[in-house]
Amino acid sequence: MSAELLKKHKIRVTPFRIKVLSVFKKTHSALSLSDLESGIGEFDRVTLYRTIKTFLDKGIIHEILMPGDIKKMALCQDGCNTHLHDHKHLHFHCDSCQETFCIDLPAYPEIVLDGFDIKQIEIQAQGVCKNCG
Amino acid sequence: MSAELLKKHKIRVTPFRIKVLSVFKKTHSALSLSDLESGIGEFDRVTLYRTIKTFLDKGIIHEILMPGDIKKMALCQDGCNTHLHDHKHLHFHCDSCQETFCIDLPAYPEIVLDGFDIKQIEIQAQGVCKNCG
DNA sequence: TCATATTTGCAATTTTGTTGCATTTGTTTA
DNA sequence: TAAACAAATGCAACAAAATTGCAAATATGA
Ligand SMILES: [Mn+2]
Ligand SMILES: [Mn+2]
Ligand SMILES: [Zn+2]
Ligand SMILES: [Zn+2]
Repeated sequence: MSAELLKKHKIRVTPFRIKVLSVFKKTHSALSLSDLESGIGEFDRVTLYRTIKTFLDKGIIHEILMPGDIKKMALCQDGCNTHLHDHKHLHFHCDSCQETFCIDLPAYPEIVLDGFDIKQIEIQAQGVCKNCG
Repeated sequence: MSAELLKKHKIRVTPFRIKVLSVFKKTHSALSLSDLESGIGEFDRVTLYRTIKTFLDKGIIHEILMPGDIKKMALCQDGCNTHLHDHKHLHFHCDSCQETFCIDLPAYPEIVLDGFDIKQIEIQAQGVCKNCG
């Protein structure tokens, strides 16, 4: 339940935040800013920007940036918070339907680079998704 | 030489384009828009936007999008063009110096996802770079 | 129910990106 | 090497996106 999620992250439960979360929960794919805007209905843009910022800070949502200037957002799984914001999953963007999905991998690739201390790896894939293929 | 690069991609050799390329060639890391702006000196913003668009279209530069809304650009290696814009290298962002590097990997990871037709994979890594570590 | 910090909504402003158009410039051809 | 012409530039106007300050509203704990 959305109110619980907000409480868990120690921020206040407000109608606007609940509304934004409901838009996220309604879909299986990641949302662009304009997806969100049209999902919300009437809204004040400043409040939306601030809500997104808060959700990102608190580890409630994460950003997905893909080649082609595609920028989306998706709910984090349990466990993310202000300090820990790590996702061991892949982001797939479908060139056909333009949807972006978070996909868990059976095995997350390990990469070692001499001299570099790799703290986190993100994988972005493009192609044709299950639904479109 | 920069003029050759432009000719290879069938676009005209102009002072502005040469200047922009020289900024890219001066550094080993990827550049943000404002890096470019300060590197160029005086410039017209419209021309810069159009130059960037042309360079992206032609496969002269590529965009790098990293978690945290980080957006940079870097020169492509030989072989990219309007139709083929694929890079088998990793993008590493250093949390300490904030620089972003294109790094060739000895072996590029293969990923298979049931039902998905993966055409391209991008890997972004974060941590501490060789210089800072 | 009250006190208070948080959140919201609005106006004003700034920053970023786009469009149209006249002028200039690079390249090709004769 | 001059002329022809398409491509590129620079400027002004515009449009869209994002930020800031502040007063009013509201969620929460006491
Ligand atoms: Mn994700
Ligand atoms: Mn690169
Ligand atoms: Zn699809
Ligand atoms: Zn570094």
